[in-house]
Amino acid sequence: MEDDEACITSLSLGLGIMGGHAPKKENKQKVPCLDLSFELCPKGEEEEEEAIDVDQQQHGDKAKGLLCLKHPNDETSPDSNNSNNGSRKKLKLTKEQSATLEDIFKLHSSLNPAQKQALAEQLNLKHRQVEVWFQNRRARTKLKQTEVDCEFLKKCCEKLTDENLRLKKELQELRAQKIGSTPLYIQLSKATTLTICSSCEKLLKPNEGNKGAINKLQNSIELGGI
DNA sequence: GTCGTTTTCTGTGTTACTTCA
DNA sequence: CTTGAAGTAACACAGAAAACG
Repeated sequence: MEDDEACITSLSLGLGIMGGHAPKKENKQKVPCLDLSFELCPKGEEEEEEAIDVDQQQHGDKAKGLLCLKHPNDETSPDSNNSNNGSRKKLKLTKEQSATLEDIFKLHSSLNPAQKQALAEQLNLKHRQVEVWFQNRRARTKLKQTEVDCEFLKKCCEKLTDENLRLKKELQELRAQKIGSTPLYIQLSKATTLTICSSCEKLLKPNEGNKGAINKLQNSIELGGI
């Protein structure tokens, strides 16, 4: 299947026509429908040479032995990278390749096979490499979002704990006061931040709806409650 | 239309490699 | 020079969904 798609050449790229992640049905289409709506870097020999040069510059002497000297887009088996002694060879993407992938990811976090193939050709990468890159990128995004969510919930939790502590203290203070000297409802009317829990009664904003609550309390006191 | 099988794609977890402090 | 942490490419596997007979 990949081979079929690899034959699709001279495709113009355009993003956005299909409006996001194409339905899976279209993945199976043999029609070369590409919706990458922006020009990727111009394709040609110059680019190939440049990519290799940048790669070599980036890696320096250290990476000499690790660089895949074969063209990355060379159609070999997916396992060709770790064919030597079972060790996995890792190709560092060039800045240009990474930037292009990032740009596209910002627009669409998933690509259909034709898009992947076209992008792979543009970047001189294998279809599989583009696929893996998007997989990993999605995973990283999700991980970061989880961290952000976790941090947010942590702060919420701290806030609620503080609020709970404050309310407990307030309750303790109120209980400590002599109920006999002043009617409780008057004391309560002075408790500016008193709110009524939604499970007990309607939620009342501080200073705003205490009347109702106070009336209710007063009634219950008069009826022999508290 | 339903069912079982196959194919394809994606998410998740892990490993191996690179870079940098 | 060595080492550990962080980042990430590559991989394996499981599950979901679509395709097919």
